[in-house]
Amino acid sequence: MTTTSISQPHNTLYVSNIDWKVKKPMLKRALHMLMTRHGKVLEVVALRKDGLRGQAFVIFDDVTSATEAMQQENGTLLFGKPLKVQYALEKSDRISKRDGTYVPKAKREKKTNNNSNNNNSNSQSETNVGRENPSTHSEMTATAEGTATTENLVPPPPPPNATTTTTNNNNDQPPSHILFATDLPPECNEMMLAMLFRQYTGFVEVRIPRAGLAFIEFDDEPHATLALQRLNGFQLTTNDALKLTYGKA
DNA sequence: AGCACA
Repeated sequence: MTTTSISQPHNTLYVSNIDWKVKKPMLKRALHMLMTRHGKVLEVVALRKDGLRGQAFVIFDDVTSATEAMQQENGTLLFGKPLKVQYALEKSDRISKRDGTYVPKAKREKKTNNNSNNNNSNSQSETNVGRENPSTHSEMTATAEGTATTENLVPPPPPPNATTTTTNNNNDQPPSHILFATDLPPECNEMMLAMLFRQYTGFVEVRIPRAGLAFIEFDDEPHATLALQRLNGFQLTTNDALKLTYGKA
């Protein structure tokens, strides 16, 4: 009789334990960037109201993607803190409207214990994966160690001919003033990327919410586009080339 | 810890 009411699968994930210092637009972009690798993200909702700080709702197009994202991203680091990812309790308005079951907020009932038996297919209740153990080397102050690649960053690379044929992940975002970098080598920090991107007009800032991922902000889309065309595919190390895509504005 | 969307 395990009456532990674990929330049942939803399109929407409830993400908590987020660093409350992170500003809301940045947080939404970072979450979108993380989650879109597991499937199509319809929307990221974050509130700054009291009691809702450090939390967000990530709405997926389908439940399968949400489930995968939950299993993969629960416990992973974002802005230095391990994320807590679980299903949301309630269906998002975004989804209800798609289903045609949307009820305005005023008419909402409180939770009725009327759980009609939803026999979930609990055939394989996998215990947590636990494979991803974020080791304690997450200190970002690793500049003391030989970052010999810094020297390589200074000369601007020649523009590659192959512009758009580069790896578009599943990132179908339209052009925006935000660029995303994925699969960065772990030793790549914000300073290195800033050094690389500040050569281009309109550069604002670079943030690395998690090792390997960064977003680079420009003042407008054309400037971001130029930097993307010039720097996409740039050889960061002998093994790693810079992978750039557009981020959600 | 904590479950919103106007």
